[in-house]
Amino acid sequence: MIAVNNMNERKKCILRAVTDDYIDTAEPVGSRTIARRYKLGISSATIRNEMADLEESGYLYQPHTSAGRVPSDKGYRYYVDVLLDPEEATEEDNKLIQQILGQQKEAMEKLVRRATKVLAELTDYISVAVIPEHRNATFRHLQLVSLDPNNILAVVVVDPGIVENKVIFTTKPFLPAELERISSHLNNKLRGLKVEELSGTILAEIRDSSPITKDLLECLLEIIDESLADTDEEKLICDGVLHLLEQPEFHDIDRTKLLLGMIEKRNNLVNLLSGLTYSSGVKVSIGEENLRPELKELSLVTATYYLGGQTMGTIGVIGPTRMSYGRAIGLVEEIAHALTDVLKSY
Amino acid sequence: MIAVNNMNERKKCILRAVTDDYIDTAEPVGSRTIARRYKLGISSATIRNEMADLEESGYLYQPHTSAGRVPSDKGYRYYVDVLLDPEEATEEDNKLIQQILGQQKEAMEKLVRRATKVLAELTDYISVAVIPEHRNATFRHLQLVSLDPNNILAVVVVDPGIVENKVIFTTKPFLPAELERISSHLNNKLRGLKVEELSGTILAEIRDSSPITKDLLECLLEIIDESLADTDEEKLICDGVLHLLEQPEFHDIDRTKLLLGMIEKRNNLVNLLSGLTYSSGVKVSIGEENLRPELKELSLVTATYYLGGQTMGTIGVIGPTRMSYGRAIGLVEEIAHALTDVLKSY
DNA sequence: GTTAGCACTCCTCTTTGGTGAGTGCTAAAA
DNA sequence: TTTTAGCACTCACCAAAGAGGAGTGCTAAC
Repeated sequence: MIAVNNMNERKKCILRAVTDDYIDTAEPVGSRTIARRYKLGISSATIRNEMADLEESGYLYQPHTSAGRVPSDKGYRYYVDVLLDPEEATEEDNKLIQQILGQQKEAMEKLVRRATKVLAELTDYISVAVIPEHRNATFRHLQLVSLDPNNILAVVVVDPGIVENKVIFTTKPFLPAELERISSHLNNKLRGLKVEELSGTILAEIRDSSPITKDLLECLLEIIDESLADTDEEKLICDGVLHLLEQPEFHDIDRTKLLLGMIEKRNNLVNLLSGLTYSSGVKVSIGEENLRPELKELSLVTATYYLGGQTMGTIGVIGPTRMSYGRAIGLVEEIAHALTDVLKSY
Repeated sequence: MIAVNNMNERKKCILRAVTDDYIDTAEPVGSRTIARRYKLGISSATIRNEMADLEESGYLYQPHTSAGRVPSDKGYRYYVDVLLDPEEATEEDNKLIQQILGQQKEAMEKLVRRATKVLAELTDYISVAVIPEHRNATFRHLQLVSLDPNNILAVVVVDPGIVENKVIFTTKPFLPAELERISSHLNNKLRGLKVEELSGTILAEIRDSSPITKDLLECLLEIIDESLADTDEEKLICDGVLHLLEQPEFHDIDRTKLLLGMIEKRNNLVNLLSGLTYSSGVKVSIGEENLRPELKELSLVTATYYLGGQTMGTIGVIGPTRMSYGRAIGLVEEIAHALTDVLKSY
């Protein structure tokens, strides 16, 4: 009780043992269990005393008086920051990841979708990802396809293989050839611009100088802008919900509902993950550290993936606070790397 | 016990009352409840006798000896086929549907996505939809966009606003102008063809007669073919899962898991719904009538939507067998109509 | 044919007591 | 001073038992 940091080696061992065991069994861990299962060379009584200290310092708590101990969020935090020896993804996992991601090239979104699926399968938790904000992207190509005289399909391609499309209805019919001309005109003007630069001035300039019908132009510009800004909905990818329901903490229906609600609503989660996009390395946030109430009893392990030095998006897993952090961190790190790798060739 | 069809008016009334009440309360319905709540002018004893008959004929059953009655699948079937007075979607619902679907034009998929969302919200059940098989579609346009010298983004547009895209990696660099030429060449050859006609012969012909590098051509054809066949995954749209969890029958976690499993796996559900695509009108399948075991205790109400007389896809709801069939049928019908309507202008 | 009455069934909810895992405290041993 | 054995105590968990109640089937009267 003298030291400021009252963590000695033995306490660390015990905290590690309790956490490991609880992660494994989901049952409160008693002193006898520790003494028996982890050969620390001390008796259960000693462990009991140490555990009482650990509880007083807030690393452990008892669900009720005569139960074993469970790590608190603070305990998990200490475990992750100090006690955990980082567990790299196994050779086998890596091979699977490489294989699935390297399979074939395709637009960004599907790639991330596949990554999310693998991650969910390997971790047995929910895996989520956000795909890049379009605002960071560069305008690449606009294609106008005539569906019939009054309907035009506009396909907009921006930098790393993102494709958006929308049907435009015009009262004034256009011939395919005209559309061709308009497309190429706009393409020349816009190609290579950052989407966020597609602001008033440039658009106005085009509007004034161009031989395009006002109506249609307005419409097109609106689409280019709006369809790129698009709703958040599109940007969240999620897989493996079923896994989490296998966990004993989700035998409680209300908790399940809360979680599914969050996933179905999407925007909250998107905002949260987008907010994490600019931190580097693997980020772990545990239980109460999460601001959103739906996540108060869950943990998030996330990492960022890049394209050409620029952050693209976030990918990670959501699991119970009783998460297998070592493995989760290793895998999230690996998948973010793999994703970044694949994207390099884009 | 003389009549072949032993359903008299009174029995019908009672079956309707039991079903209505059970749909409402999710509790087995007793004879006294019927007597009290539905003024049929007969005593509970009489109702009891009738209910015993109805049970013997298989329309009702008792969960246990001293409980009230619950409709069997056969009971629901009779209820839907005979007793239900079709309940049209209310003016208010219609307005909402029109408003949401009419909002703005865009590619098919997003439109159906919105329809599914509305349907889920109005019914409070799970809403699902499949979007059209690409195989029925007509090839419309191919666009090759150069991302960098070695990567080409191929965007394929088929008939009713479906867009597929894929990145092609080539060892041999192409200039944008070359791609332009290739695109237009292929477009001329392929435009207007049914996707299912894009088979060996035509492709072979193109291959022989064209001035395009073999490598790239192979790759392109493969993409046109494969990306249109694509995985089933893309085709299922689903919304409102949360609603169903509010239903008392889903307080049982295992059932919830079964359901979510089916939705997450997708293909089974897709196959099922695709199989329904060619029946006309609103189709109701109840409990055991469904072949998939995950749906044995659920009901499906589906309808088809059309484009130009051709069936496009299926949309509907999944709910407990204790579903509010009247409302569900009305709404599914309405949304399929609305969808067909909006698509008319495509 | 209908209804009142009644015995009977069986689910549901609550209570009770036993069991066991785990604790904290104390005093003895190291 | 630290560690350990011993012991009384706590409390969740479970099974058994009992009360209550909703609903039934059957019988006999209307």
